[in-house]
Amino acid sequence: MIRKREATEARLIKAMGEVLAEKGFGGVGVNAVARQAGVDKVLIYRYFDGLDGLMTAYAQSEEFWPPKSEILGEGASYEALRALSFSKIIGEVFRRYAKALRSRPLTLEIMAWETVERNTLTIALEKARERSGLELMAHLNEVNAPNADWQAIANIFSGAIHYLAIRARKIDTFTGMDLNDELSWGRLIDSMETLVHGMDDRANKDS
Amino acid sequence: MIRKREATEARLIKAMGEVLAEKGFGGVGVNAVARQAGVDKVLIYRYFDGLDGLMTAYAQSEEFWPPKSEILGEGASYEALRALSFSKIIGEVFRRYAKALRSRPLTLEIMAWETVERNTLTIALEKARERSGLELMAHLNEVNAPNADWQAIANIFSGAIHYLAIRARKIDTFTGMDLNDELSWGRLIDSMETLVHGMDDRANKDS
DNA sequence: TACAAATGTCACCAGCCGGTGATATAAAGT
DNA sequence: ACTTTATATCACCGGCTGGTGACATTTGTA
Repeated sequence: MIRKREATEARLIKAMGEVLAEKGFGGVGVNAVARQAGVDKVLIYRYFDGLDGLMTAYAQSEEFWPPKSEILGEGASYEALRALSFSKIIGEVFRRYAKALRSRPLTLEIMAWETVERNTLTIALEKARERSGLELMAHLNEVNAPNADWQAIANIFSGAIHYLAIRARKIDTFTGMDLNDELSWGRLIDSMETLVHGMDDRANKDS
Repeated sequence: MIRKREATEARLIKAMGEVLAEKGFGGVGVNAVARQAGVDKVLIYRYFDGLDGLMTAYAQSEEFWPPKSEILGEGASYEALRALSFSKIIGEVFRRYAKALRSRPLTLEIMAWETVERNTLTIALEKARERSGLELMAHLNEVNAPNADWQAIANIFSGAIHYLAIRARKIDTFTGMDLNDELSWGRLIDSMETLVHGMDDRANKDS
């Protein structure tokens, strides 16, 4: 038996993620996590001052939210994006955003629980999301945006992506569309691009 | 003590709604509901064959989903809607849709749980929603719709409304917008209308 | 009136849950 | 080598959960 606090803490944090992935948020508790870690639950209190502390530690140990570079690219890739027309930029950004979320099942799990429960973990994700979202908005304002309520539009698009991505975990179909079919997501993002493209025309006409 | 099965069943069904409203979905259980009804929990098993049966009965006793008339109007009101331009119709329909949902806290509660748990109640709501959604889509196809993937667009808009309405119950702000401010919802719906309006122009240009 | 069926109460079960105190054991300092 | 301290285990608590069998009381019927 290795008696090393660091190692035990790591096992607990790791177990936290495993329980979360296997049982979902509802299955997370002192008993379950300790059992998964093969460690006594009392250590959760001693080392992390309870489940909330463990959640905080877990939240900091993982990259739940996609980094800016995953959405906007970096360096030459970022320049290439900026060179596109506005509607193409929007399409590309939300395409990557949807892909980034859908490839993070744990993030989706937490996002789903964000709507029914506020706790350390959901709040940690929420903060990161809000920061990242505002940052992204700032970049969108930099590019040549037609005159429109872009905050509202971005919230419509990202709200839709959040909802449909979260929902797809449990239910395949939404008003006739198969949310677990890659084709559907292509149609969704294409439609976002088309919607914004129409506004491009309006902006040109106004000028 | 009144010994009337019908009355007791009614008390249990009523209690189900009360617990749901007060404690949320997580607080629903045989013990809690029976306690709320002031009745022994064994009657839930005897009369409803368990919690699922009680949920089914409850689902049938309530109108969780807005009736078609609340979204489209009826009679003269419906004709007035159809007389509008396409983008105005879209705006009006989704404006009413958002209002209908936001005025049904219990429906929002169940919708939130739909994303984390599948059970009798969430499935009942889900079925009603899918049916109603397809029906609405059929009406949208009847009016003069520009050439576009309207199924995808409608799903984007309703998905966004679902997410933001659900989310607003627990968290005020989403990427800088206050979701419990009526003004924000005005901006959101207006933006939907504007987005579609742009497509109108495109359709006109194409013709 | 006598009896059976329906209705409702109560007591109890095993199994979880979060949380705590006492105790054993290994590691580190003297 | 001896003591102190950190680390980990264990046993237990009260309270809740879903679920069941035995019992009491009322109602309807023969």
